[in-house]
Amino acid sequence: MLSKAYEPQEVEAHWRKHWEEGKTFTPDMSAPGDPYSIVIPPPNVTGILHIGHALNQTLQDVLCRHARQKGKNVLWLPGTDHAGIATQNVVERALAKEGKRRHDLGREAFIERVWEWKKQYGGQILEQIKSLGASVDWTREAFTMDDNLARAVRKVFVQLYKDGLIYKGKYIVNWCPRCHTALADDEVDHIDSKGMLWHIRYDFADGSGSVTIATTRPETMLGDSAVCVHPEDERYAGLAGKKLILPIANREIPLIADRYVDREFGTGCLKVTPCHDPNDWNLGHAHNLEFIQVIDDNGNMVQDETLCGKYAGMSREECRKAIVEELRENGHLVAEEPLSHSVGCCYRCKTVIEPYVSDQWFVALSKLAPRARAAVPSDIKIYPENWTKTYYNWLDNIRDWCISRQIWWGHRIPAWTCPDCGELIVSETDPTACTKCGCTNLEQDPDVLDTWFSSALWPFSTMGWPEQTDTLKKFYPTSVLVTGFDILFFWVARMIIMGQQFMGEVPFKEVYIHALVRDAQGRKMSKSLGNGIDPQDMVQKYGADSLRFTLTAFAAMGRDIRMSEERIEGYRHFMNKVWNAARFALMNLPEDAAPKAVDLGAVKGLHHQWILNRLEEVKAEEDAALESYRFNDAAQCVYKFLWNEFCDWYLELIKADMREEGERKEEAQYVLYTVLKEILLLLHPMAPFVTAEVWSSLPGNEGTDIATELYPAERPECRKPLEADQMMFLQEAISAIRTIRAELNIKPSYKLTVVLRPASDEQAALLESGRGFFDLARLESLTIDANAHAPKASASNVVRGCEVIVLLDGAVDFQAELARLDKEIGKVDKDLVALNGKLSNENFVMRAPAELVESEKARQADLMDKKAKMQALQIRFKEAMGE
RNA sequence: GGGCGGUUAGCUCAGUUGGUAGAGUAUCGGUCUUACACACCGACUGUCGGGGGUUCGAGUCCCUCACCGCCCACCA
Repeated sequence: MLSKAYEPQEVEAHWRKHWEEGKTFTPDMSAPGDPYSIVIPPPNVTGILHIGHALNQTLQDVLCRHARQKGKNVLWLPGTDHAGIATQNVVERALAKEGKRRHDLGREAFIERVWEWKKQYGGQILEQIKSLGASVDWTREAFTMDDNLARAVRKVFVQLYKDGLIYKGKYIVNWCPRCHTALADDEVDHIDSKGMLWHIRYDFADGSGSVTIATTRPETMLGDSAVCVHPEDERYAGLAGKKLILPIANREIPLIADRYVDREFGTGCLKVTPCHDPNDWNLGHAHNLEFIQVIDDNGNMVQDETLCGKYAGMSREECRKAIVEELRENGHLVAEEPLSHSVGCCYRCKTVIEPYVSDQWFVALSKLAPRARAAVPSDIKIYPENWTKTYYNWLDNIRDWCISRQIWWGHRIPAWTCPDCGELIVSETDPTACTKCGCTNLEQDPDVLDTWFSSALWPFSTMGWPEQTDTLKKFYPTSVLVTGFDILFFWVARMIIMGQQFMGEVPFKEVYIHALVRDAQGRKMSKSLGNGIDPQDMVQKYGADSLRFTLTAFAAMGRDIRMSEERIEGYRHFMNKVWNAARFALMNLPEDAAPKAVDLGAVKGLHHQWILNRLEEVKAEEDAALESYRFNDAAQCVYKFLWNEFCDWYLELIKADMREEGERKEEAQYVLYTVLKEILLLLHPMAPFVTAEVWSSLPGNEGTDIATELYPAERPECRKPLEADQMMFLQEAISAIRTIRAELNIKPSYKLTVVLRPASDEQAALLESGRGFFDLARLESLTIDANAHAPKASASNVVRGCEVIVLLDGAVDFQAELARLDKEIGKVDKDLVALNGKLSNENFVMRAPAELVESEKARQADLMDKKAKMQALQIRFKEAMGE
């Protein structure tokens, strides 16, 4: 017997072990089903599971488990990402505690140290994924630094280089002076901040006056090589070509004109520092200016007094203050005004980015983008569709991708230079000698690749590429990619590009972009805010199924999810409901074997016909919802069916059957058994643990695993909408009695005497056949008779034309009943007014579909009938009061 | 500067071809009815952000305004 309340801990541990050790989710390569595959978006090895991962993985698991139920051959491939900068930072921090820096260890020892760290802590996030019940194939677990993935990286790099799609060059890049590396454009966060705009006067060399420039970065003026104005700016007409004296540095620089300058901003006069601003870099090339570097890779002014004078060696922040001070003193500072602008920051450490000129490697995304753009939507469908536009927008404005990073942890760039002749060798295998001069002292490029470079290969590198493995043949391209929109650019677009380039085929057929999880106030969850809901805590407290079901139920498309603990708690109630419904079933089913089968298309009980009909509808509904990624609809429809129909009505209705013996009981047992089993199957993708446990405890299921069962097949013979509607009428009548009882404050334990006056002979027959169901309203006696006299002291309502009359004895509050009737008639009136208006509108009657007009007329007739009957009842009630 | 999303019951949100506004939660009243108090029975709650338009009919389609949020972008 199951315990009274559902206790997830032991159940989850048991099934996790069962699934892992039994390799339940390792696909059988020779199985006949159509392949269905997903590669997991690899979390960082440094990461701990946050609620966003939990959502991401839950949705994938729902899809995978559902696909298995539909007979597909499913591979869900797990793994982690080496996360270059992030991981290096973590290990460097650990080293710092020992008072060491990475340079103290040297490159090899440091990398060794990172691997040790990975061995010790890198599995943590995988353990957390396991706790959610993710049905991944653990035998195929991958890591972006695995040998075969490294091989894939090299092959791709070399091939792109040969095709001219990777190139090396000196460029101005986003440099993080703290991480000491270049960053890609999209690794820069633009953070709004309040700064200053300083207006500085530059005098003409010939003493003929001056211009005033405006800048937010006065410290860079030491590297100025021009001042630029718009050629059509009348304020500066005819001045281009004159020389200016750069204050402080006292150098001569030219005044140039370029249409790039915005006349509206500041003074319309721009200082040009080609080495320290990406726009100025372009201007510098266009106008053949001097390139003067005054800031070094640490973000300090260069140690060169001829360039920086007394500012040499100062930090850029100190230098800014000091220069402003000097300008103020010598009268060149014309004005200073506060300015809100956005400042580029390192996405990892938030240090302000320094534009920095250096040798870097680039992928020519501008050449690769058009093909990737064309793949959507013909080869790849994006859900929700709105993201398609964002995807296009990014690809249409793409710039080349800086892929070199000046750190140690990552895939080292397979390029060597010859110290003798300067030859650059790019090769899949380590070269032993220079291909040009034979020199054997080749030096490998010290840089490593951007983490996203290896991630971009993930869908095929994890399947064994460049080998033509069976896995690759069977499971590439994958069926769907499930991810958050935050990495649409970092990752999704680049995977598409690499897939097309190296597999000749897109890496996935569909992309499902899910919401971001936010806290109850709508803020992004983050460590610094301390508002994160830790999925591990939630699993501990409420069980994995509760968390999973909550995430699924709230995963409506295109919306952020606001998560709060109360919601998870709410869905724990649901898991308990499932559990207890099962306990009830077990009490009422044979212990040792499945109940005797009956022909479900021929069951007699109206309640059985109703629930079986509803089951068919729900089966179709959930399937359709999941096929179109409407996770919330799938979860909701099962939730409502189980709780509001199966538990609230059906289980109550069959209690009477279970007290009997023989055919009636057997029929109820078999329908109960069938419906419960199929509900468990419907629920299983979202709540794998509780359903697995209940499933295996059902008679006849010993030793079976719900995870390998098929989706319940359709049962067309059980589609009985007419009978279902009849049953619903009975439920409405019962509810009407319950409402009267509640509103007149009659105790539930008090047994009522009820008279039903049916509107037709058919209704009378139906009520008579369903007489037993009225136990649910707790009755003393039930009279079904169209001609029965309504006792004067009675409360009443009308359901589908049938008068429902509850006898009252003297203890009842007559005023309360009168008020209740008034209210009820009021409601009918309100509906009737709207309806009459509609039907008296000729346009409506003429133009609306005939069906609709008919049904509205029927409703009108029904309401009028109800109103008339209720008024009659009210009049008689008033008479009774008078007596 | 471009692009996207949101504004529906006190709160958090559903609402798939336009056709009687829903759920959970909260609140109120009642119940130990032998699966479940993590429960049961019932009640209450809405000019669907404002304005305009299309339509017989709009939460749903179009326009416009307001406020909130996100993404992208080299305005110093």
